[in-house]
Amino acid sequence: MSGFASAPPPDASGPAPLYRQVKDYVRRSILAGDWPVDHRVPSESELVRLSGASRMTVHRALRELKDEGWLRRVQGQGTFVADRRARLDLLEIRNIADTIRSRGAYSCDVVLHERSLAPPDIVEELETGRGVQLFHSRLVHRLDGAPFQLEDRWVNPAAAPDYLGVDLTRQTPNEYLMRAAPLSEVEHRLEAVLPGPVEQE
Amino acid sequence: MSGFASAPPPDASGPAPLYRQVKDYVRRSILAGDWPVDHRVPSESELVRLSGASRMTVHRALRELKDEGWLRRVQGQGTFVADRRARLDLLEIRNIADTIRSRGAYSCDVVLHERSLAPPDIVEELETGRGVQLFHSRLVHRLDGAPFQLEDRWVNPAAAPDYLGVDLTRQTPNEYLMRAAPLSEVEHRLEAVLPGPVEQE
DNA sequence: TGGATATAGTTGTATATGTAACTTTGGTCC
DNA sequence: GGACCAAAGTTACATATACAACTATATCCA
Repeated sequence: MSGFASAPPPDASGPAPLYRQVKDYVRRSILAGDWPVDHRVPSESELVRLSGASRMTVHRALRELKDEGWLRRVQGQGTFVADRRARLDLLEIRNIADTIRSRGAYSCDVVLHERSLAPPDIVEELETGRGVQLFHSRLVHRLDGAPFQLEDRWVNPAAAPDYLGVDLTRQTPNEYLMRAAPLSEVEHRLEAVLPGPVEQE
Repeated sequence: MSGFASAPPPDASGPAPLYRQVKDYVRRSILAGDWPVDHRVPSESELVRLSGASRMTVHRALRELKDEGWLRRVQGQGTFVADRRARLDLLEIRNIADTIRSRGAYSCDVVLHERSLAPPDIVEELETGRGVQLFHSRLVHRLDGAPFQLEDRWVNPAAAPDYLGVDLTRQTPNEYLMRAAPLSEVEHRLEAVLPGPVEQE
């Protein structure tokens, strides 16, 4: 048994590829609640035994699930179920300005708006070449005067060359970027939702 | 020369992995405008000659670029530069209802709201097992009475079990899904932006 | 006890090789 | 000309095999 290929294929077009079967097995286990967040999933060699596939095939399946946000992998340690709710922020921020504007006194301080060298982790995320200068903007969103959210954004110049010329107090980075860049190549990080150490600056 | 590893590594931590160098080379060529949309990019064997990497490594690079929306690959035919603007719709739709509501007479007809079997291409995209029944909703967005946009949406029941119980005239699918599902496992297709054959129904 | 070292287990990258499936092209035969 | 067939070129999937890098644990030694 082992749960592999458990989804009945009432469809034609042959069986799914092996790496896909492994992916489905892991995803099912997560969606079904069998493996909660931070649960350690079977290692590659264990999945090799369970599925009968080769390690390369299992590795591909796990790597793709990691890229898609299902798993978190640490070299030398193992593979764990990721917390997908964290990723929601990436989309949620899109509406924040719109939503807030309609129901309160929204304001926005531009703390930074410059060209600078990004820290390694950002470079890694953006997958741009290292040593490339990026545009960096930092905004503090305020609701009725109180700091509400801090937004740190790194933008690839290749995607939006005139980002530095934008007046961010009149136009949210999102609003501009969605117009200028055909998506991707922009990536941002949420740093804080509640004030605290932010107010010190 | 050949453009590989052209980005100077003023960073420490050693050189980037080979598959990454190939990815960067292709992406640079696209971003620089050297390869326009629908341009045919070098085949795997050509890139093997150019880069010196093995075919498996080149294949991985191209496959990931395809997954990320940079390339379009057709078996037996070749690899082409994809039109990334099309993907913008996936995010744009999120704001449509919000935007329209504030500046016109927005209304919305629920044409379909049922459980049914999805066509193969949808299943492929959602990566759910075949033969699984999905929730299907079809909405016609109207502005001042005139049909404005048609939205076809397929939802994985595992991600949002009570999708069928939602009153879509009061709550946009997006609004509900963003609350119910931690992203992904929902995917939609835009079918038409202007009326035409849509009005016939 | 404390520290250094060895070992096992894990993920990451890279290659060589083979098979399958699909598309296009060219040629052959009728 | 048209139909069929063969071949070349392409992407897709899968395996076996290394080696590298990192982590945690166990062991040995002073």
